Amino acid sequence: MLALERYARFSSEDREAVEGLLRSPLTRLRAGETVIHEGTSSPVIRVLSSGWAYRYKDLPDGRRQIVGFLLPGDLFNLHIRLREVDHTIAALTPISFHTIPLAQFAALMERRANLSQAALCNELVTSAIQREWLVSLGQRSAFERLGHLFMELFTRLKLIGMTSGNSCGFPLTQNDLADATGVTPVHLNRVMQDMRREKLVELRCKRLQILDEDRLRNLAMFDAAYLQVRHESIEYQ
Amino acid sequence: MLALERYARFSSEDREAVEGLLRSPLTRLRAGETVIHEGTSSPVIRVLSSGWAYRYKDLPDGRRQIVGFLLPGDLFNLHIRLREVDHTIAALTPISFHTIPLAQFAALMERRANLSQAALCNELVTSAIQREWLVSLGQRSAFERLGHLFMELFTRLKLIGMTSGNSCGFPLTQNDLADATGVTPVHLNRVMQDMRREKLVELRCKRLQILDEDRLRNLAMFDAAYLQVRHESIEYQ
DNA sequence: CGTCATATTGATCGCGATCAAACTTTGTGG
DNA sequence: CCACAAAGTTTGATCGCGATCAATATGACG
Repeated sequence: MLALERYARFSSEDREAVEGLLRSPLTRLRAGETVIHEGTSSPVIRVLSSGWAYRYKDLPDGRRQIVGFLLPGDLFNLHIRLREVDHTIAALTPISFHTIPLAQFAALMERRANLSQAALCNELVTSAIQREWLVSLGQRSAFERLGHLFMELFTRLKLIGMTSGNSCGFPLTQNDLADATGVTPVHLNRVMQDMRREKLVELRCKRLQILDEDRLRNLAMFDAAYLQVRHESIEYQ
Repeated sequence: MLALERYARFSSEDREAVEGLLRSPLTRLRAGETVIHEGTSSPVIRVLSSGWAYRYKDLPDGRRQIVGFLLPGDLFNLHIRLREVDHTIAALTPISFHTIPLAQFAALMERRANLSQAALCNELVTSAIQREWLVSLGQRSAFERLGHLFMELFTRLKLIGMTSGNSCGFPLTQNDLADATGVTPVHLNRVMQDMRREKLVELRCKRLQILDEDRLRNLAMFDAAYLQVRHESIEYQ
């Protein structure tokens, strides 16, 4: 299922067109491999089919900032007409993704305005997620940042049916979490232990368990509205 | 001039269509007034015609994080189909903006795919700016963050012809700069003094002067590529 | 069973927060 | 044009979150 379908009511023709896109060839990468590198460009757009990926930017001195995570169904590389991408995208787990030639995508957008608007919405939600990260990095404590990130990812996973009960697969290492929240791995480890001690979350064997969702939501000041979740679709499903 | 024109080569029909949009009524607001508030929505898109505006998010405890600045020509509120906006937009100076009914805009996008892609590009650049802010807030020191912000704004102003030599009008207070860079006003003031002492920039009477652009660019690790500037257009103009 | 990534612990340091108070500029109404 | 208020800037003293440095577990995996 494509994330696009969340942002527009699709006609059967729309859906057919989208399914046409997903018949495009599937590329597989191993964990750690790079999909597209900062400073390059290629005339394609991509849809993550399985696995987790992440976007990051490198600094001259070797540090890096992770600027977002991609989950199955997410559309990315909508870099139509931009000279080059400003960040790198790499696989966190083994992944597979569809690659759709830009020309084909553009032609489709032209015929089906509905899809075009859905693509724009996809970008708008990505943008909204980044703004929430800005609030985290600018104003929240390390504890709150981490809690917020857990809530974001858990909520997004729930939306695509990749949770079971209060837990979900979770491939991020403490190092990854540190690079995403802008703290050092050492400090992240300590914050992680606080959360465990507080019985808020449990993270082991690549599996995340949210032990007290309500309290975590409050502590992290998390409100799912920016993810454009309908309340029904998140509460029960 | 609309920012859109930077992202696509417009045919004369395209340009005509855009100019049609700009004949829509102009709204004026005084400094400090709010354009649209977080949590609300309205079926229009807007184009800033004059003045500076900014996007911010409030926290429950009264703090705020500024997540971006809007300059003349910038398109915003592309919240087609999104339930509600996730942040507030307010005027920093007296501003005027065009308000285009969503239906009219959508119809135009449908007829002129070129414009539709340019609108998407506009969103992509906004998004790229936010990612650069994420790097600042996550990895850079207060000094580097401020330097980077100065470079971003100066470069964007240069693009729209709002600089003269090495200086530009600059309405942000130290308080605004603090809320954008995620430091306290007190600390921002001290960083500001360092920059002055280092003869990098001078900021007084709402006017910013970049005294040593090369050194500032290096210290702040600024590379204008993410703004999609053509090198010619920024070097000489 | 050795190697390499990941997680953990302890000790110390420093950037930027916080608190509190003056000072300076800008704006407004009498 | 001055008096006063309000906004913005500056200074000083102290505190603490998270960085840094350094070592030690604990796995995962060929």
